[in-house]
Amino acid sequence: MAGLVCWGGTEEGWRKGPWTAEEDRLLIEYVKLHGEGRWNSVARLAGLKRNGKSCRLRWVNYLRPDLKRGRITPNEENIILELHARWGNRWSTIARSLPGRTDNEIKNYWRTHFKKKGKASSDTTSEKVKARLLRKQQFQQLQLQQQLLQQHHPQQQQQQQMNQVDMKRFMSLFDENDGRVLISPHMRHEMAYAAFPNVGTEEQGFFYHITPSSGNVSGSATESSNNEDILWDGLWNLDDDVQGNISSACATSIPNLQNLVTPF
DNA sequence: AAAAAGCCCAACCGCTTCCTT
DNA sequence: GAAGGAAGCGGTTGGGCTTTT
Repeated sequence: MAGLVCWGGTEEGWRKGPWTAEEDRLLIEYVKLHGEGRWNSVARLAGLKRNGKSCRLRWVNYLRPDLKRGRITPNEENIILELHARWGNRWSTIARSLPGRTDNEIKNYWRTHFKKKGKASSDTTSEKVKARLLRKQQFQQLQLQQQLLQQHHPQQQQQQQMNQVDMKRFMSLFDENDGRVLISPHMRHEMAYAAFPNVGTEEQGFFYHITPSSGNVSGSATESSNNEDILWDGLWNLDDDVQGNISSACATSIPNLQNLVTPF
Protein backbone atom coordinates (compact mmCIF):
# COMPACT_ATOMS: atom_id res chain seq x y z
CA MET A 1 0.00 0.00 0.00
CA ALA A 2 1.25 3.45 -0.87
CA GLY A 3 0.64 4.83 2.58
CA LEU A 4 3.89 6.70 2.82
CA VAL A 5 3.19 9.15 0.04
CA CYS A 6 2.48 12.62 1.33
CA TRP A 7 1.37 15.88 -0.26
CA GLY A 8 4.67 17.34 -1.26
CA GLY A 9 6.19 14.14 -2.55
CA THR A 10 7.29 10.87 -1.05
CA GLU A 11 8.55 10.77 2.46
CA GLU A 12 9.17 7.91 4.82
CA GLY A 13 8.03 7.71 8.39
CA TRP A 14 4.61 9.38 8.56
CA ARG A 15 2.46 7.90 11.28
CA LYS A 16 -0.97 6.67 10.28
CA GLY A 17 -4.02 5.28 11.98
CA PRO A 18 -5.82 6.44 15.11
CA TRP A 19 -4.52 9.51 16.90
CA THR A 20 -3.19 9.27 20.42
CA ALA A 21 -4.03 11.73 23.19
CA GLU A 22 -0.49 13.04 23.07
CA GLU A 23 -0.72 13.72 19.34
CA ASP A 24 -3.98 15.54 19.88
CA ARG A 25 -2.38 17.65 22.57
CA LEU A 26 0.52 18.57 20.32
CA LEU A 27 -1.79 19.51 17.49
CA ILE A 28 -3.99 21.66 19.73
CA GLU A 29 -0.91 23.41 21.05
CA TYR A 30 0.29 24.02 17.53
CA VAL A 31 -3.00 25.56 16.44
CA LYS A 32 -3.10 27.73 19.54
CA LEU A 33 0.31 29.11 18.69
CA HIS A 34 0.17 29.32 14.93
CA GLY A 35 -3.49 29.22 14.05
CA GLU A 36 -5.13 27.05 11.40
CA GLY A 37 -3.41 26.58 8.09
CA ARG A 38 0.20 25.89 7.19
CA TRP A 39 -0.54 22.27 7.90
CA ASN A 40 2.66 21.02 6.35
CA SER A 41 4.58 22.90 9.01
CA VAL A 42 2.90 20.96 11.79
CA ALA A 43 5.20 17.98 11.66
CA ARG A 44 8.27 20.20 11.89
CA LEU A 45 6.98 22.75 14.40
CA ALA A 46 4.89 20.53 16.65
CA GLY A 47 7.00 17.42 16.60
CA LEU A 48 4.24 15.30 15.12
CA LYS A 49 5.00 12.44 12.79
CA ARG A 50 1.86 13.13 10.81
CA ASN A 51 1.58 14.67 7.39
CA GLY A 52 -0.22 17.96 6.96
CA LYS A 53 -3.25 16.39 5.42
CA SER A 54 -3.78 14.10 8.35
CA CYS A 55 -3.30 16.98 10.81
CA ARG A 56 -5.80 19.17 9.05
CA LEU A 57 -8.36 16.39 8.97
CA ARG A 58 -7.89 15.63 12.65
CA TRP A 59 -8.32 19.27 13.55
CA VAL A 60 -11.27 19.96 11.32
CA ASN A 61 -13.20 16.80 12.13
CA TYR A 62 -12.36 16.22 15.75
CA LEU A 63 -10.33 18.78 17.65
CA ARG A 64 -11.89 22.10 16.64
CA PRO A 65 -13.32 23.70 19.78
CA ASP A 66 -16.52 24.82 18.07
CA LEU A 67 -17.56 21.31 17.13
CA LYS A 68 -20.93 20.20 18.35
CA ARG A 69 -20.87 16.80 19.99
CA GLY A 70 -23.69 14.36 20.19
CA ARG A 71 -26.33 13.05 17.89
CA ILE A 72 -27.81 14.88 14.96
CA THR A 73 -31.04 16.51 16.14
CA PRO A 74 -34.32 16.15 14.25
CA ASN A 75 -34.05 19.77 13.23
CA GLU A 76 -30.55 19.23 11.87
CA GLU A 77 -31.79 16.13 10.13
CA ASN A 78 -34.46 18.15 8.37
CA ILE A 79 -31.89 20.68 7.29
CA ILE A 80 -29.69 17.92 5.95
CA LEU A 81 -32.59 16.43 4.05
CA GLU A 82 -33.58 19.73 2.57
CA LEU A 83 -30.09 20.82 1.63
CA HIS A 84 -29.19 17.44 0.21
CA ALA A 85 -32.25 17.64 -1.99
CA ARG A 86 -30.94 20.97 -3.19
CA TRP A 87 -27.19 20.46 -3.36
CA GLY A 88 -26.72 16.72 -3.62
CA ASN A 89 -23.51 15.34 -2.14
CA ARG A 90 -21.94 18.73 -1.57
CA TRP A 91 -21.24 17.94 2.04
CA SER A 92 -19.11 20.94 2.82
CA THR A 93 -21.82 23.23 1.48
CA ILE A 94 -24.41 21.50 3.61
CA ALA A 95 -22.11 21.62 6.62
CA ARG A 96 -21.91 25.41 6.41
CA SER A 97 -25.56 25.57 7.28
CA LEU A 98 -25.06 23.39 10.35
CA PRO A 99 -22.74 25.15 12.79
CA GLY A 100 -20.58 22.74 14.71
CA ARG A 101 -21.09 19.88 12.30
CA THR A 102 -18.46 18.71 9.85
CA ASP A 103 -18.87 17.61 6.29
CA ASN A 104 -17.52 14.23 7.30
CA GLU A 105 -20.12 13.89 10.03
CA ILE A 106 -22.96 14.82 7.74
CA LYS A 107 -21.68 12.54 5.03
CA ASN A 108 -21.50 9.64 7.45
CA TYR A 109 -24.93 10.42 8.81
CA TRP A 110 -26.45 10.53 5.36
CA ARG A 111 -24.89 7.28 4.31
CA THR A 112 -26.04 5.53 7.46
CA HIS A 113 -29.58 6.87 7.62
CA PHE A 114 -30.75 7.77 4.17
CA LYS A 115 -28.79 6.13 1.42
CA LYS A 116 -30.13 2.63 2.08
CA LYS A 117 -33.61 3.92 2.79
CA GLY A 118 -33.60 5.74 -0.47
CA LYS A 119 -33.07 2.51 -2.32
CA ALA A 120 -35.59 0.62 -0.29
CA SER A 121 -39.27 1.34 -0.19
CA SER A 122 -39.74 4.74 1.36
CA ASP A 123 -43.18 4.27 2.82
CA THR A 124 -42.15 4.16 6.44
CA THR A 125 -43.94 6.40 8.87
CA SER A 126 -40.86 8.35 9.87
CA GLU A 127 -39.98 9.06 6.28
CA LYS A 128 -43.40 10.45 5.62
CA VAL A 129 -43.33 12.61 8.69
CA LYS A 130 -39.98 14.01 7.66
CA ALA A 131 -41.20 14.66 4.17
CA ARG A 132 -44.26 16.52 5.37
CA LEU A 133 -42.30 18.62 7.77
CA LEU A 134 -39.94 19.49 4.99
CA ARG A 135 -42.75 20.56 2.72
CA LYS A 136 -44.23 22.75 5.40
CA GLN A 137 -40.91 24.39 6.13
CA GLN A 138 -40.39 25.09 2.48
CA PHE A 139 -43.77 26.69 2.19
CA GLN A 140 -42.99 28.94 5.11
CA GLN A 141 -39.73 29.89 3.43
CA LEU A 142 -41.65 30.67 0.30
CA GLN A 143 -43.88 33.03 2.20
CA LEU A 144 -40.92 34.71 3.85
CA GLN A 145 -39.22 35.24 0.54
CA GLN A 146 -42.37 36.72 -0.87
CA GLN A 147 -42.35 39.26 1.89
CA LEU A 148 -38.70 40.06 1.27
CA LEU A 149 -39.30 40.44 -2.42
CA GLN A 150 -42.10 42.83 -1.72
CA GLN A 151 -39.83 44.92 0.47
CA HIS A 152 -37.15 45.14 -2.18
CA HIS A 153 -39.42 45.59 -5.18
CA PRO A 154 -42.19 47.93 -4.11
CA GLN A 155 -43.12 48.54 -7.75
CA GLN A 156 -44.48 45.02 -7.83
CA GLN A 157 -46.45 45.56 -4.68
CA GLN A 158 -49.72 46.28 -6.37
CA GLN A 159 -49.45 43.30 -8.61
CA GLN A 160 -48.69 41.06 -5.71
CA GLN A 161 -51.15 42.48 -3.24
CA MET A 162 -53.84 40.00 -4.10
CA ASN A 163 -51.39 37.15 -4.04
CA GLN A 164 -50.31 38.25 -0.60
CA VAL A 165 -53.83 38.19 0.76
CA ASP A 166 -54.47 34.83 -0.76
CA MET A 167 -51.19 33.49 0.46
CA LYS A 168 -52.11 34.43 4.01
CA ARG A 169 -55.39 32.62 3.71
CA PHE A 170 -53.58 29.80 2.01
CA MET A 171 -50.92 29.59 4.68
CA SER A 172 -53.34 29.54 7.56
CA LEU A 173 -55.16 26.69 5.90
CA PHE A 174 -51.86 25.06 5.16
CA ASP A 175 -50.89 25.14 8.82
CA GLU A 176 -54.21 23.89 10.02
CA ASN A 177 -54.22 20.95 7.66
CA ASP A 178 -50.74 19.61 8.11
CA GLY A 179 -49.48 21.18 4.96
CA ARG A 180 -52.38 20.36 2.68
CA VAL A 181 -54.88 22.80 1.34
CA LEU A 182 -58.17 22.20 -0.33
CA ILE A 183 -58.94 25.38 -2.20
CA SER A 184 -62.39 26.62 -2.97
CA PRO A 185 -63.22 27.17 -6.61
CA HIS A 186 -63.36 30.91 -6.02
CA MET A 187 -60.07 31.13 -4.20
CA ARG A 188 -58.46 28.80 -6.67
CA HIS A 189 -59.66 30.92 -9.49
CA GLU A 190 -58.09 34.02 -7.94
CA MET A 191 -54.84 32.32 -7.18
CA ALA A 192 -54.57 30.45 -10.38
CA TYR A 193 -55.19 33.60 -12.36
CA ALA A 194 -52.80 35.70 -10.36
CA ALA A 195 -50.02 33.24 -9.93
CA PHE A 196 -50.54 30.23 -12.12
CA PRO A 197 -52.25 31.31 -15.30
CA ASN A 198 -51.33 28.12 -17.08
CA VAL A 199 -52.80 25.81 -14.49
CA GLY A 200 -55.95 24.07 -15.57
CA THR A 201 -59.02 24.09 -13.40
CA GLU A 202 -61.13 21.39 -11.89
CA GLU A 203 -64.28 21.72 -9.94
CA GLN A 204 -63.27 19.88 -6.82
CA GLY A 205 -60.29 18.89 -4.80
CA PHE A 206 -57.65 21.17 -6.21
CA PHE A 207 -54.46 20.98 -4.18
CA TYR A 208 -51.34 23.04 -4.21
CA HIS A 209 -47.97 21.87 -3.08
CA ILE A 210 -44.33 22.76 -3.03
CA THR A 211 -41.78 20.71 -4.91
CA PRO A 212 -38.84 19.79 -2.70
CA SER A 213 -36.12 20.45 -5.21
CA SER A 214 -37.12 23.82 -6.56
CA GLY A 215 -39.50 25.17 -3.99
CA ASN A 216 -41.98 26.02 -6.70
CA VAL A 217 -45.64 25.98 -5.92
CA SER A 218 -47.52 23.54 -8.02
CA GLY A 219 -51.10 22.54 -8.39
CA SER A 220 -52.82 19.27 -8.90
CA ALA A 221 -56.38 18.32 -9.48
CA THR A 222 -57.34 15.22 -7.62
CA GLU A 223 -60.13 13.59 -5.82
CA SER A 224 -60.35 13.90 -2.09
CA SER A 225 -59.28 10.59 -0.72
CA ASN A 226 -59.21 8.76 2.55
CA ASN A 227 -55.90 7.32 1.62
CA GLU A 228 -54.00 10.46 2.31
CA ASP A 229 -50.61 8.88 1.96
CA ILE A 230 -51.24 7.84 -1.59
CA LEU A 231 -52.76 11.21 -2.31
CA TRP A 232 -49.98 13.18 -0.75
CA ASP A 233 -47.22 11.11 -2.25
CA GLY A 234 -48.88 11.39 -5.59
CA LEU A 235 -49.01 15.13 -5.28
CA TRP A 236 -45.44 15.15 -4.29
CA ASN A 237 -44.38 13.26 -7.36
CA LEU A 238 -46.14 15.14 -10.07
CA ASP A 239 -44.64 14.36 -13.40
CA ASP A 240 -42.25 16.75 -15.03
CA ASP A 241 -44.72 18.09 -17.52
CA VAL A 242 -47.08 19.35 -14.90
CA GLN A 243 -44.29 20.77 -12.82
CA GLY A 244 -42.67 22.36 -15.79
CA ASN A 245 -45.80 24.18 -16.84
CA ILE A 246 -46.57 25.40 -13.40
CA SER A 247 -43.01 26.32 -12.66
CA SER A 248 -42.80 28.53 -15.67
CA ALA A 249 -46.14 30.00 -14.82
CA CYS A 250 -44.89 30.79 -11.36
CA ALA A 251 -41.67 32.34 -12.49
CA THR A 252 -42.87 35.90 -12.47
CA SER A 253 -45.12 35.92 -9.49
CA ILE A 254 -43.89 33.28 -7.10
CA PRO A 255 -40.18 33.38 -6.40
CA ASN A 256 -38.62 29.99 -6.07
CA LEU A 257 -36.56 29.01 -3.06
CA GLN A 258 -33.41 28.15 -4.85
CA ASN A 259 -31.35 30.95 -3.39
CA LEU A 260 -32.56 30.93 0.15
CA VAL A 261 -29.59 28.90 1.27
CA THR A 262 -26.52 29.77 -0.68
CA PRO A 263 -23.08 28.26 -0.57
CA PHE A 264 -20.49 30.79 0.50
C1' DA B 1 -23.99 -17.10 25.49
C1' DA B 2 -22.23 -16.73 20.98
C1' DA B 3 -22.28 -15.50 16.26
C1' DA B 4 -23.98 -12.44 12.77
C1' DA B 5 -25.54 -8.19 11.22
C1' DG B 6 -25.88 -3.45 11.50
C1' DC B 7 -24.43 1.03 13.04
C1' DC B 8 -21.24 4.64 13.80
C1' DC B 9 -17.35 7.30 12.96
C1' DA B 10 -12.42 8.29 12.42
C1' DA B 11 -9.21 8.22 9.01
C1' DC B 12 -7.25 7.50 4.46
C1' DC B 13 -7.03 8.13 -0.62
C1' DG B 14 -7.25 10.40 -4.88
C1' DC B 15 -8.89 14.14 -7.31
C1' DT B 16 -9.95 19.07 -7.83
C1' DT B 17 -9.54 23.82 -6.80
C1' DC B 18 -7.15 27.69 -5.06
C1' DC B 19 -3.16 30.45 -4.33
C1' DT B 20 1.44 31.99 -4.83
C1' DT B 21 5.50 32.74 -7.45
C1' DG C 1 -0.31 32.54 -18.41
C1' DA C 2 2.13 28.39 -16.44
C1' DA C 3 3.74 25.57 -12.80
C1' DG C 4 3.90 23.76 -8.40
C1' DG C 5 2.47 23.53 -3.74
C1' DA C 6 -1.30 23.96 -0.32
C1' DA C 7 -5.79 23.22 0.92
C1' DG C 8 -10.37 21.44 0.27
C1' DC C 9 -13.61 18.01 -1.03
C1' DG C 10 -16.11 13.67 -1.70
C1' DG C 11 -15.71 8.64 -1.83
C1' DT C 12 -14.33 4.77 0.58
C1' DT C 13 -12.52 1.72 4.14
C1' DG C 14 -11.87 -0.49 8.45
C1' DG C 15 -12.48 -1.24 13.19
C1' DG C 16 -15.01 -0.87 17.46
C1' DC C 17 -19.43 -1.00 19.53
C1' DT C 18 -24.32 -2.32 19.79
C1' DT C 19 -28.26 -4.90 18.57
C1' DT C 20 -30.45 -8.88 16.79
C1' DT C 21 -30.97 -13.74 15.98
